[in-house]
Amino acid sequence: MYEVSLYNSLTKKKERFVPLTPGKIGMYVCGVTVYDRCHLGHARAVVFFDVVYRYFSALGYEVTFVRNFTDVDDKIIERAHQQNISWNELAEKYIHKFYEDFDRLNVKKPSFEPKATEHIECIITSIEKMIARGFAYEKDGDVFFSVRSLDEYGMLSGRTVDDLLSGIRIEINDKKNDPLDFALWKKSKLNEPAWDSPWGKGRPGWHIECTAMIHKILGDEFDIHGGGNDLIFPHHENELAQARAISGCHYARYWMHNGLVTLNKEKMSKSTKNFFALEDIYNQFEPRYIRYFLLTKHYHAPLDFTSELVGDAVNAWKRVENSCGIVHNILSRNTYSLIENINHEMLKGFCEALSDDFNTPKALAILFDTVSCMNQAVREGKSHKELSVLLSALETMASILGIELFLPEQAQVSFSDIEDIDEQKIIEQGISCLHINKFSDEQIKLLVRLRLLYRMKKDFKQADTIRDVLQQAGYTLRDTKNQTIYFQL
RNA sequence: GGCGGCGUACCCAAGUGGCUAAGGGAGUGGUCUGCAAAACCAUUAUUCAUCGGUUCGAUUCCGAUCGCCGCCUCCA
Repeated sequence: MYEVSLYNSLTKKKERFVPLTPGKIGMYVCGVTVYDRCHLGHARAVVFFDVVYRYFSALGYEVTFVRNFTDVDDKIIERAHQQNISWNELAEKYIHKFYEDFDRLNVKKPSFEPKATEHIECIITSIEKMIARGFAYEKDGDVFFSVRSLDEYGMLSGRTVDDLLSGIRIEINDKKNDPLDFALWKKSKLNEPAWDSPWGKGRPGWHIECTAMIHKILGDEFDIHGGGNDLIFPHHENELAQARAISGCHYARYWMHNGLVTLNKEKMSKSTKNFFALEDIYNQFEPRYIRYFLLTKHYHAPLDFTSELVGDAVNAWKRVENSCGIVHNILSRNTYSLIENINHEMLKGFCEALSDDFNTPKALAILFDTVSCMNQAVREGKSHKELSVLLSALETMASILGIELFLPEQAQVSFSDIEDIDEQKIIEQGISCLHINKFSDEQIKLLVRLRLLYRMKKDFKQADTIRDVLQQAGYTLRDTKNQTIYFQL
């Protein structure tokens, strides 16, 4: 098994990854607050941790992967009010949208997808423990966490309480003992979602849901906690503080934070309206190209989005698809099947790259080397066995990264296929369907044959006309010496 | 102001205390082809923001400077 190293945001160092229980991994990634459509920034986090999940699974780990939905908070309430629907209707709507968007990005379903509202009981128990241990206090139906009560507060984000205080922009809330204290439980106002609690009707604060759900599903100490680096403070800092306050546990052993997606070098963010919704991007680019694009830069660094850059990504991934398509076409005659557990040098290099703190750009470079290698093998007319091995290695890499390979059904017609047929009949039939708007498979085949006939007779003008017609209809034609391969894109 | 990150070719992007500084896109020239497409070959950084220091040797380590970005309010 490969030894994996990870950059740990807690220690600010790259460390060898050793799971708490050999062979098993507990991983929690902060999901989204469901009050709007998801944008490319969300996609980066979701896709990246999907790769982490896939890779660890491919290495043979039994991964318990948890990704939550925050389905109750101020913004949901506010938005629902504007749209004149109930807050839970709004949340459901965007949860549904989330699945729609991320299914298209080929994101696997985690082991658990808890919702805040389904864990009110353990949230309340957690808050009670914090109060009992002197880390939290109740004021008029609200409960706050007292940051000064925890010595190590700030250890994740690398700040002290005094640092934070000097740059404070939090609005003054006179219920709080200290301006930095944060809400664990919010007293609900009229017409707001509310649950019974020892402190009256209310709802959970933002940070506590994660702490409580992690405690319930993964236990006090677990392996990996992930999310966007904008969550380091205050969200993850506060989660960690709560966990320590509840049980004094270590909580997450490794914290992984992905860099943000930028638009014109500025953070993509819903609140600043500086974003592209996924479903809008999908109108311009196929989702698999977006997924490829998201993995072209190391997860730790910011990733700038422009149409030009995604356009480059499209061309790059098409190169892979082209090559795989050609090899599939060669091998399908011998019914190609993926070689499982393949042990290829290239795949080894690929895994080493991913094992080194998920260096996806390096892994992709190796994937492209494999493509070159495979193209070379095709050119040199290498054996089907050799091609199968390369193709299997390539498909394994693509599947670990979760980037789909779109391989159109290819068909071919050779000179020998049309040698003994009735020329006149083909010409008549072919010309008669030349002006149809939508072709049937039979008609396409007929036209390809007709064109080949013209090619054979060196009537290239006619041949080119037919190619133009077919191209218009969405078919790509590739000629070789004595045949034509065609497929629909 | 505090904390953190980044600056590598035309663009994107890995990487390393010394061997030809990966890979992709774009461009150019060539091979193949009737053409096209795809593919292949060659080519595009004597140099890694700038200036110092450590070192036999630094793009890589240290320091300073400049520039860009993130967090310190909700955020993936």
